[in-house]
Amino acid sequence: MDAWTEVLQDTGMDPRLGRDTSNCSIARTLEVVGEKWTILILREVWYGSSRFSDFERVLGCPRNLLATRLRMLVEEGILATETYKEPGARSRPKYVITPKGMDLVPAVMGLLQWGDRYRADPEGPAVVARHRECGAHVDVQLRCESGHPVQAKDIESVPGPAFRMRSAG
Amino acid sequence: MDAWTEVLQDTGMDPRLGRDTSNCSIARTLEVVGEKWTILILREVWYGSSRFSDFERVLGCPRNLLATRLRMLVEEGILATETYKEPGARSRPKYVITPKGMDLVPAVMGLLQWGDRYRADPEGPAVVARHRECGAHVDVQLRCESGHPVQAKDIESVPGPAFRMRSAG
DNA sequence: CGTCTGAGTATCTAAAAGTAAACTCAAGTG
DNA sequence: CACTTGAGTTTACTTTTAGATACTCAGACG
Repeated sequence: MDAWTEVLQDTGMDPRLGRDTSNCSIARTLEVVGEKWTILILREVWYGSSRFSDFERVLGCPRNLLATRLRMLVEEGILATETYKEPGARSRPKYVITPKGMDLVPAVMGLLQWGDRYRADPEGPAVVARHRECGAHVDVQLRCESGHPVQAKDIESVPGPAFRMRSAG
Repeated sequence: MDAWTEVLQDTGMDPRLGRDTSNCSIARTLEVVGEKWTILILREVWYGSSRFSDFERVLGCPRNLLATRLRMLVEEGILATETYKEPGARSRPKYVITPKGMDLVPAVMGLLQWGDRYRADPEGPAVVARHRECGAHVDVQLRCESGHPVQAKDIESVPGPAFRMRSAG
């Protein structure tokens, strides 16, 4: 009997299929970064872009969507606005990443890593991430609390504290 | 002078903004898993669902989209079909994850982890990942090749072997 | 005071997603 | 041999996103 079957063994219902899926951190994260362009905007921020025109130019994304996405990322606290001033021009806003935005790096590095492995350009990656201190390549890894590297196949998902079943209907 | 500025110092053009973005592993991964429902389907596979009706029921996703997404995931080699047979019923297809699909776990765990941190249900997560062997909680971490834990802010992105500028136009 | 520029809005069209229900198909059952 | 079931497909309609262009707005400059 697995961890799921233990949960509600009294009902005949499989808890995986009858569970309430409204409390899901994956779905909630996707509400914030799951729209088209959002993750690519963050990519450009990490690569060094900060101005509206930078994003527009390098992404080729429609201006109205860009404005909407940037506004949302600021509202969510993933980006913040500062001002910059080119000599002879007036002050204009620019976008910088916040610590909350930095915490999305592992997720996006995960996407990057998968693409590097399975859909790479024959010449290799166009951009690589490296550790500022030692210059070594950086990647994402699964680790358990005790610090051991873990392979995806050795992970099991189990009901957490907020697990609940869907109400009948 | 940073690693970007070194690349094409002869032109006055900022290589971040003039670069060719068509070779991007993040964008390519999003082509496969960036559509609505796709990542949520994978979530359900990890939680133990495998049948068409399982996904339909637990996700509440339209059948036509579900069929389209499943077909694409199989074409991409992220899921594979096997057959199952309930007693007294004929054989039917089910969907199982492949090693290539397993390699998406770090990316999705990254999303999960961010959601757990910033958009958590007050009661906590509904589902948690744990190491099958030791039972400890599993998370994703950034590490450099030398094995040291790395913080997102200590990473820099630098041009890789396939870096190139957009052709003028 | 007219012009230029970066940072947006506004508006309109096109594509994709959501919703709902009917239809197909093949094997197993009464 | 009609009936059921899981796994889809097809069709029809609505709503939501995406994309392309045109327009606005606030200084700085001449």
